[in-house]
Amino acid sequence: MDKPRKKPPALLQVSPVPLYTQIKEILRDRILDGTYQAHQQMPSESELISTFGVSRITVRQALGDLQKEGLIFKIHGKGTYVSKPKAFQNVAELQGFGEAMSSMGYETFSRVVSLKGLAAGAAVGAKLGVGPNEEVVELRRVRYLNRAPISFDVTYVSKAIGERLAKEDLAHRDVFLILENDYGYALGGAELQIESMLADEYLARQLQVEEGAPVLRIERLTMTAEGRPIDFEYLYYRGDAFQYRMRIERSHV
Amino acid sequence: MDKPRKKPPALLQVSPVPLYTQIKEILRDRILDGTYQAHQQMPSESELISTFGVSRITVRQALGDLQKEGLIFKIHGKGTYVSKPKAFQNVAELQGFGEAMSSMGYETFSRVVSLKGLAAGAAVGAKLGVGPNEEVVELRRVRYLNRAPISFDVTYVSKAIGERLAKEDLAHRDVFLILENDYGYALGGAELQIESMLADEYLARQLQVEEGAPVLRIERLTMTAEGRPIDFEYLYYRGDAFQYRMRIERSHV
DNA sequence: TGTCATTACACGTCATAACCAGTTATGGAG
DNA sequence: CTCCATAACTGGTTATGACGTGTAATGACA
Repeated sequence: MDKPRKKPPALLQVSPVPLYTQIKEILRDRILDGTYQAHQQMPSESELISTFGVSRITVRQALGDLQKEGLIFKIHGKGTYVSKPKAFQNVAELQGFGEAMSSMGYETFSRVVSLKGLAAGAAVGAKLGVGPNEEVVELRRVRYLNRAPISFDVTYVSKAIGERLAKEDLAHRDVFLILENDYGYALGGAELQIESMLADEYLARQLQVEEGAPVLRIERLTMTAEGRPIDFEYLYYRGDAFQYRMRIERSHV
Repeated sequence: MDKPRKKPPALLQVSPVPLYTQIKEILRDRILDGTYQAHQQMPSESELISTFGVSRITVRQALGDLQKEGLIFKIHGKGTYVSKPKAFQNVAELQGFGEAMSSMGYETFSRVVSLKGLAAGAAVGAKLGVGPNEEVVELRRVRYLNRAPISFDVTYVSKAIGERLAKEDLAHRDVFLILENDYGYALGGAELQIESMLADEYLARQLQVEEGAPVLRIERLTMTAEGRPIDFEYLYYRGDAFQYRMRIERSHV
């Protein structure tokens, strides 16, 4: 033993998973499987302290996280409650199209219309934080849901990323997931603009709708966890076949 | 002194405002006025402990809140950093139309088209959690931005709330703010569905656009903090004059 | 010079211990 | 029986103290 270990691993915690996370998972399971139901319930903090044998700060961290996820809510002098359904529970989060659809059980794939390098231009350059003459990569895709075209996406990324993306299976994999899992970028958040417009001739052909059909146009600038813009997209959804759903919270600050 | 006070009010805290909130505000100000800048900076936790003379848990609560607001982010072994711009910093929150617009410096008012009681019907009843034959109150308004019509709203609330709303100044006040400030409801969150459609004859007349013009159609079910539905709306925005903007976060659970 | 252990410092996790502030039930005073 | 003070809950806030892990600069050793 030339290297004496200072601290033997503690109590019940062998894995590097924080205690509050473990407790959070247990409680989440109990909520989802109905142990703690509907609109009331949930043991008090002191009860949880006893049953899990942890300190209050740990219990509160677990409960706080669950509250942030929207699974529970607290009322001061009364207690902690399970919040109702779960249908749209966490949909105000940034997801790729495929992610969102597959989690709803839909079958999707994309057809790459084009992928080429070009000058960013003023609008795209400003979003991605590069000069208008700097080269970026533009990716045009049609997204299919159950074999019917549902959206036309134009994606802009930096030249470096774009050249890597060119080698990927873009027909079946989300760009988001490639960026995260394969390239190791931590995605942070996104800024969206949503508006309604009419399909022009080009868009109508891509989406197989009539010219003048209603289209949901979304501009989305996705950023890394550090706040650097990494992906800028124009998304055109068929108005007759797609609804953008989300759940947002009222801030009480 | 028939009632001996156990504990004299502590240190610098006279108001009922939590310490961590005070510290959060101070730090927020320093971020916004540029004391802590751009992409680096931010004193470490121990520095903040000394300068403010509080415990670490208090500092961490303040920093954690700021992180949730998106103003800062932390990197484990390195430190806490100010996240870049702020343009849309907190726009993924539930706001009334007037709230959102006035915070951007626009002048708005609403014209009440009608306000009447009627049977909920299947769709609205399901949303509000009442029977289809139960009476609810329907409020139709046209929202004006700088004296131009920009949206047509149809709002459904319970009979009780609707009858109170009938007495309010709906032309200049948001229903949200009335519910919160005057009636004491704590609003929790909302579920939205956004889609694109074409203006029919009625809608075109209300919004003063051509029939067949693009319209952003939003269904919004607002709930109290306890999760009870309280307000269900159909919002029709002029596609040529309105963009729905928001910022969403990627969940890393 | 390059590798590696040391070290200092950052944020992350957890325990113990109070007291504060709403909520509700209880029991005595009127 | 009503009213109200109190007690016994609940979650909210804060302090102190400790140890964990990740990051980065430093200096010794090879």
